[in-house]
Amino acid sequence: MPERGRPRTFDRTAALRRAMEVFWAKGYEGASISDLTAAMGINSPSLYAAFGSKEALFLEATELYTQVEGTDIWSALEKAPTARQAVERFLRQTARAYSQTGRPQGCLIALGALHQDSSRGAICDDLRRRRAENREALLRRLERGVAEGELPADFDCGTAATFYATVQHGMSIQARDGASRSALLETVAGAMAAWIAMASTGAA
Amino acid sequence: MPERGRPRTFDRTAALRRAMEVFWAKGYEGASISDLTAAMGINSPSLYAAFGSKEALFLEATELYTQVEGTDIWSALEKAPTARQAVERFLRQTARAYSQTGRPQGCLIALGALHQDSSRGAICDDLRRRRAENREALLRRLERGVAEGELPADFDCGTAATFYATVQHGMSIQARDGASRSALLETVAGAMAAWIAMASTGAA
DNA sequence: TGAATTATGTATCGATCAACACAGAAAGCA
DNA sequence: TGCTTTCTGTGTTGATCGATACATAATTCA
Repeated sequence: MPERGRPRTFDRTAALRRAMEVFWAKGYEGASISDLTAAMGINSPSLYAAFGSKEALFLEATELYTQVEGTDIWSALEKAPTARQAVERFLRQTARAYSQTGRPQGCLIALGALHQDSSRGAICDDLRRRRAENREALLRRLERGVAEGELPADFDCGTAATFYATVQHGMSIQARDGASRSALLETVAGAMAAWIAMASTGAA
Repeated sequence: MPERGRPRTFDRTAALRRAMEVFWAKGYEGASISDLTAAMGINSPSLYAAFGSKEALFLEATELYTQVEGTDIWSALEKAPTARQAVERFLRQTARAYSQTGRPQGCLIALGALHQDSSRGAICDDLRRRRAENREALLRRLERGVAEGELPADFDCGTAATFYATVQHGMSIQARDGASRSALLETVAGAMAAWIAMASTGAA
């Protein structure tokens, strides 16, 4: 199926990946069109022709981020044989991902646009929705643990899901502060220490 | 000691407090001079005459924030009779402070400037330093718990301090997402569940 | 080959950014 | 009463923001 008109001279997906990295490092409003076009290797008219607007580009970038960077973390959650291992691997993968060198530290979804503004309501809403989905995924895995008898029937899955999702968010700020992998794993150790008490008595 | 020249027609401290609230809600780069002067009820030359620059104003605002908003949280840490109660009250005060209505949600120190940039290195450094001080205060209180015999000698104060500081940071993002007080207290419950395991076996 | 279509590069749009020039106003000091 | 000092309001600065106009280049379709 050949395309009409002059073909694009850059790789759209590669350019999107570069844009994702800029947004990841600088946040939505901290990333200017100049920053983006410089990293993408194109001029601004090409950016607008290919992606529509800065906002639309950001939404595509977060989707790419979710697929590319989130896979390891969330597959760990699904594939682990027990809920406890699922949560632990989820957090350990997070620690690993947030402390990789040569890339921005912390999570684009968590840090990309925290300050709501009339001009970026859609951006904040999108990220909020994705953060809520993270908690939902945790919640589903915990409820599975209850259904399978691994966890007591009175285990408070909602509290635990909120807690572990919040810990992960905190790890993004910790990573932005330059925390080493071992420092992030300290947080993981603390969070997993909570598991014992939560699983044995029901939450808190 | 009377001042020379025309006296200021606005209350400098009150104006600073307004500026603090704007920075708190919008972050450093999200708060424009127009936003600030509108909230402070002054024109920009008065702002620059009284505070020097946007950056200097922000640094004063964070200092005011630390003194005004941080007092309850950190006095809870110092005054509680046991380390455990200290940490729990610290987190519960955090949940309370982060979910008060009629004010920005979450913490100015945690959320004010997460994306480093050449133009705001001093801002990021200042906030990072204050976040590090939070962890240090937690660490000192925990070490006191060990010294007083409340906690076992092999209790890993560093790990626990990192963990609880990170939980608090996560609560800022949770609060920004509109979490209710009870949702924040779920996170507190999870974090305190970790205490039992950490204090009984040494950290994780 | 020529018309239609799409992408690219240059150059720029109006808006807004942080910051300030300037003149007049309001105080203390002589 | 001047004189000095400091603050206030109007207006504006150059830079940068996100987003486009426009002409040209490169492709498909007829």
